[in-house]
Amino acid sequence: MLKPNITLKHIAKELDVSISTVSKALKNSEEISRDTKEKIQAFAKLYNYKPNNIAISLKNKRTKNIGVILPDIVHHFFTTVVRGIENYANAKGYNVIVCLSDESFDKEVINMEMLANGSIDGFIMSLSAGTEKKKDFNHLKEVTDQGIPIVLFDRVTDAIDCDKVLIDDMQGAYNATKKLLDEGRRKIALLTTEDFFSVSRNRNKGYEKALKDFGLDLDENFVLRLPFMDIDENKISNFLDGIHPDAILSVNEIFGIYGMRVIQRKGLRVPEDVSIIGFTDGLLAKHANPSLTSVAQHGEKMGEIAAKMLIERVENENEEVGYSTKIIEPTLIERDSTNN
Amino acid sequence: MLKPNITLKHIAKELDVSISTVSKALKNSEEISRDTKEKIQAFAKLYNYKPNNIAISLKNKRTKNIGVILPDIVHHFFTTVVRGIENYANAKGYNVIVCLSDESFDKEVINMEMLANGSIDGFIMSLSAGTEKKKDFNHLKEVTDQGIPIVLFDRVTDAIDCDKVLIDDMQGAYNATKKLLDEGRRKIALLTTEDFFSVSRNRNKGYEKALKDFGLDLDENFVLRLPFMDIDENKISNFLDGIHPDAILSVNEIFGIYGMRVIQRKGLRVPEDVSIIGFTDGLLAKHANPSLTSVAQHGEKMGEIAAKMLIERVENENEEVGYSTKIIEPTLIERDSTNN
DNA sequence: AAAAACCACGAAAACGGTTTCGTGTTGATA
DNA sequence: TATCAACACGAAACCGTTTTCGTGGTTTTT
Repeated sequence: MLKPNITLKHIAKELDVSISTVSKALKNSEEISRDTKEKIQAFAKLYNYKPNNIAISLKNKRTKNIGVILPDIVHHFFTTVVRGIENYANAKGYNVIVCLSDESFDKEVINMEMLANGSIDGFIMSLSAGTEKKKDFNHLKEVTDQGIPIVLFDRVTDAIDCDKVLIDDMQGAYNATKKLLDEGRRKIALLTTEDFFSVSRNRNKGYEKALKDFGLDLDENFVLRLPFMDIDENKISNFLDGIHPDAILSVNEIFGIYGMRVIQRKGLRVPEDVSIIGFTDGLLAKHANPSLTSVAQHGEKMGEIAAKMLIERVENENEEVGYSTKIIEPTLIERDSTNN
Repeated sequence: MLKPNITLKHIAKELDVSISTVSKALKNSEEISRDTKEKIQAFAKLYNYKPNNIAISLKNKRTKNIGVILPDIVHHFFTTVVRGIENYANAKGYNVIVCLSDESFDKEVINMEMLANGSIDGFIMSLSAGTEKKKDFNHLKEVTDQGIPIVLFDRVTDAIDCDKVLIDDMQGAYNATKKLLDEGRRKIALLTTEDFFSVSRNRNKGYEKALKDFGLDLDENFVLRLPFMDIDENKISNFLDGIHPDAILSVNEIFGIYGMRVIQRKGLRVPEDVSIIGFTDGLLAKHANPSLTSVAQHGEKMGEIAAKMLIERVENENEEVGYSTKIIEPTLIERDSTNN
């Protein structure tokens, strides 16, 4: 029952013509006569001929595969990005090879090396925490030097000259902070990550700028920097006890959820006593109790744009167009953790 | 600055030896003299030679790629499975090509066809809702007929003869129901999906069996079948109003969260008035308020096992070993939505 | 009737490797 | 000195396509 894939050679031999003729006939070339074409096409259909992708890739040095390197796939934001990439890429006939760096510099390097030897036409990636911490981008440099295009999204770096797509993190944080200020909140705590994340830095800036524009100064006591893994609720609790905020801005979803929970444990009400806004409009925010007002990052759109940028560059590698950075405007999704 | 990838041919020409010699030298063949090998290896390292994966794939008809077809990537369970697959596959030098069927039969077929022409060595997949509904598995049959191995996980079918890995859904539901019965609950509602999902059918069976073993009969009024998308809270509310349950078992995570929310809106307490258990130990369950007791499906482990089964089959395609089905035991993660 | 044009197709190179087999050179053996 | 391994390497086929260029045969032109 096992039918090994049929090739041009088989068809050629069976129909007593040359391989070239078969190849041309199947592409409906004008060079081949009506009769021959019909005969070959019928035979191919009958035996369910499908050209071998690998051979084609080798021939035209295009794989129609995109490599996607993500820090983590369990984070909702990244899965939405993958979905966006998939959508666009599949529609264009591209496959998506997903590799996880697990926030590790070394894994990121290994994954890229695995793929950079012909397996893919280009990369879409978001930097791992390890890479952002180490500030070593030689692996990206090597890849671009080989002529393989990269599109960076969300966690990007200025050190690499390539297409980028990101949200205006500063603006998002600014809008969120402003919303809290407009509610009348003045003691706004900021839950953020360690400083090496570019996105967090920008969100911190937006927070600060909103305060400044409102005539308030940044008080470092109102800022808590947490490691991005293994969150310690006690740390948050102690921090909040020290400042008694009337609002919390979190640079991600999970810190926001934790913040809300801690607040509620203290017997305070959300949003009556404390308003809370998080980043990343994921499932947790949507299904929290109360649901969490969030800055949506439009991951799916981001993925689509990244895929579009990459594919266009891949398919027009002859024309030398400059690299561009697309900035997506974040949206504040107002829910029940802030006042109407 | 653009350095096009160096090939065997380049090295051969530069060092004035034949391509074969270079190839052998780089594989440390005994056939080549010490001197020549050292010279060639040094040159290769200097110019950072990396063999072209596509050429190698064409030659040995092995791509070292695995195709993974998922109904959805935004569901936590599937992302954990992907992670498990990635882990194992990468360690074995394989890449993972992820395609999303979006629960659609047609997309599943298209994705498989895209990959089945040489791009991958085998598939790991979970059936889309559309496929389960339609009960049409010809695309799987065609692929296996071509000699491409498939490993099915979670949403499987008896119609295809291949390796499978799944959790004991019936047992999981049985244990969960028993836990509720042991708590003294007698009016246990079941939130389930439409009937075409194999996993739901099995979970329903486990629920029923636990009741039977406890001397209770299945009351269809206590069973609510919801579409897997676009959940209508009112429907749940009306359903619960009609039966006033003292416990709820949900065959997934999201129905459980919704059930809990509706219960709380009615002013009832969880778990004092109503105990709730869901399936899939995801973020929502962990971070719900109260946290949701859940049947863990061990997605990551499932992914690893699936990858292991597939890779072993791919790498030993000569030996004819029979297909096997691995069944993973589910674990009940007790949290705050049930009594102590 | 000879030259030109055209048609329909095949040969072969190319993509970048791997691998089998053959061969010229060297040193040891009889 | 003739014979024979052993050694070190090269030629060529092969994986399955695409594509350029050539060619034999028929038809059209002058």
